[in-house]
Amino acid sequence: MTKRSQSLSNTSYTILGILSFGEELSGYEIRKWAENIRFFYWSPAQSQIYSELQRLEEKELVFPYAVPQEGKPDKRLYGITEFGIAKFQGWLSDEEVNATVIKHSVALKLYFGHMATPDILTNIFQRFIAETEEILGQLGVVQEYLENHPNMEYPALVAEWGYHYYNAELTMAKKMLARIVDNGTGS
Amino acid sequence: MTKRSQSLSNTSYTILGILSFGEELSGYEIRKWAENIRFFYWSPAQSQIYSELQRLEEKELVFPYAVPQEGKPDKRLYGITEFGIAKFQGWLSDEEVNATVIKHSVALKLYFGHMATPDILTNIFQRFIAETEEILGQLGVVQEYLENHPNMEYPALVAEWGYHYYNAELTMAKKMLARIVDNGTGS
DNA sequence: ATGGGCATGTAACGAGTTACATGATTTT
DNA sequence: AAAATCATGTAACTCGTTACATGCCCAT
Repeated sequence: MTKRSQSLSNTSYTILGILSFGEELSGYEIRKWAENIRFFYWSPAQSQIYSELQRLEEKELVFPYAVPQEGKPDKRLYGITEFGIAKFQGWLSDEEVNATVIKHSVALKLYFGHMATPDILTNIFQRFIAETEEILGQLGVVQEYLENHPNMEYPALVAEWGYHYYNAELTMAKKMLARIVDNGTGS
Repeated sequence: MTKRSQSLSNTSYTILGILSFGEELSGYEIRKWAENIRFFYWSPAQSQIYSELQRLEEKELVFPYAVPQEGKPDKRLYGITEFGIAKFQGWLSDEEVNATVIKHSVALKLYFGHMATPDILTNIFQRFIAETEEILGQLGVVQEYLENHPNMEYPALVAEWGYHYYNAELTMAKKMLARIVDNGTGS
C-alpha cells in the first residue's frame, strides 16, 4: 500500500504545480521558480524544497531522473507522474477557498503605533515605500516576461493582479505616512 | 542570568503589543483580540497563545495574576512588565522592514489555471468573492468600533487600510472572473 | 584568485497545528 | 435540552528555518 492518498502541504502542491507545466526540473530550478511566486505565495527555504521533493517521491507523485555528471554527484531532475497530475487536479478542483494568510509586519507595527514615536513610524514607512517600489520593479520584469511567453496566460493574469496589489500598497502607505506626519506635528 | 535578552517570535511581539494597551488579559481574551488582527496578521492557534505566554513569563516580560474562581482552576490574567515594554519598544523601533508574507491560495490556484477547467476556476472565484464580501462586513464592524473608542487611532488607521485592501481584492477578483469567463466561452 | 551562481544535502531547532480532554456558564 | 461560549491545558506531530558542509563552473 502506497501513501498516495494522503493530503499534502501547500508547499507540495506548489511544487507539483510547477512541475505540471511539463518540464523536468532540478530542486534548484524549482526553487528559482518558487521565487517568482513569492509575490503572492511565500517561498519556502531551500532545504525544504529538497525534503518535500523526497516526500513526493515516496508517494510516487514525482519521479526522479538522474543526469550523470562528470566528477560530481548526479544532477537530479524531477518530473510529475500521472498520479501526481491527478492529485494536483484534485486539489485544484477543491472549491473550498482557504482564507488568505497575511503577515504584514508594517501594518502590525502601525497598529501598535501608540508605543512608538512619530519619527520611528515615519522611518518605517519610508523604508516600506522604498521596498514596495523595489518589488513593483521586480514584478514588472516578471510580468513582461510572462506576457511574452506562450502558455503563461494564467501566471500573467496573477502577475497583473499582483501588480495592482503592490500599487495599491504604495498608495496606501503614502496615505498612512501623511497621516502619521499630521499627528506628529500635532497642529 | 535571565533570558530577557533573546529575540522573540512575531507571535510573542503581537501578544506583548496587545498587552501594551495596558489592560490585564487572560489567554482567552488575548486570543479574541488577535482575531481582530488576523485581517492583516495571521492569528495563531489557541494552544500557541498559552505556550507563548509561558515563554514570556519565563523571560519576565509578562507577569501572571491569578484570579481565584470558586470550584474551578484560577483564571490567569497577564500584564506586561517594564522589561516587556522596553523589549516591545525595541522591536517597534527596529526600522528593518520585513517583507510582507502572503499565502494567497486563490491566486496560487489561478496561477496553475492551465490544469483546471474554466468551470472550476469560476466556482473558486465566486466563492472567493463571497468570502471577501463577508470579511469586508466583519472588518466594517471592527472599524466602526475602533473609530468610536479613545486611544484606538492607530488600530483604526490599520483597519481603514485593511478595508481598502479587501475592497481592492474584491474589484480584482471580479476582473479576474470576467477574464476567466471570456476564456471559457472562447469567443 | 575571488566572488557569485549552480547544485545538493544534513542536523538541530523552533514555530505552529490538530486533536484531545475537561468542565462551568450562558443563551437559544 | 442542546448548543455556544468561556476557559485552560497537554501530547504528538508537521512544517519550516538557520546554519553548516561540499564542490564545480564562470566571469572579472
